[in-house]
Amino acid sequence: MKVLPRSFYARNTVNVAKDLLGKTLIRKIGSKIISGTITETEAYRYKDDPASHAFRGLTGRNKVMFGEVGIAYVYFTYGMHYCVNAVARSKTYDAGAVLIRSIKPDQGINEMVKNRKIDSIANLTNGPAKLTQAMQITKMQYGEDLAKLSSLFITEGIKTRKISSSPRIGIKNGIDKLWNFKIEI
DNA sequence: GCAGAGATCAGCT
DNA sequence: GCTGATCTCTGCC
Repeated sequence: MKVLPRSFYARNTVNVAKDLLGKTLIRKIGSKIISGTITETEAYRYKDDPASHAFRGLTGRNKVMFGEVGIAYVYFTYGMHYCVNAVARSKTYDAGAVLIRSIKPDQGINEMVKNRKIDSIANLTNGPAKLTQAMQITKMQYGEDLAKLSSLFITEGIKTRKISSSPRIGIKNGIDKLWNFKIEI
């Protein structure tokens, strides 16, 4: 499997969100490998997107959204959950990222069950904070390079068939934009 | 099967 | 202080 090059992320955030579907997210912990196929994403842009963390400008938390593309933006929310994004934008924007909302477990399922402390495979990684817990993604992975063989990266995956788009989940502003994308596997 | 509370951090209207 | 790109547990129908 080839790691997706940085140029993949240097395009319109919305297109990158669509194209990340079916790709493989890989977490390396020592010699252990945990991986899954990306099945749901959301695009978050900049000044044209009131739902984006970057909308109100740069803060300590979101600063990687303004930095190099292909980098992991991990943020802590609701006092107990981590969510993971891939920084992606075209040249016309100063910030942008793609939230990974859901994956289909592939390698290391036993490890994920242990991390999540549940036995239901269906609920293992079907939510943004669930998959970070299953893959042990924390602020340690903040700023990790997804375009290199690192502790967290993304490779080519399966071919996608039909992509469906909907309003994004859990936001109040920007619900007119259909920037939530998913596929059936 | 579904509604509501609780957990408790970073960044504000 | 309050609100949120969330999840889990509880209690009720």
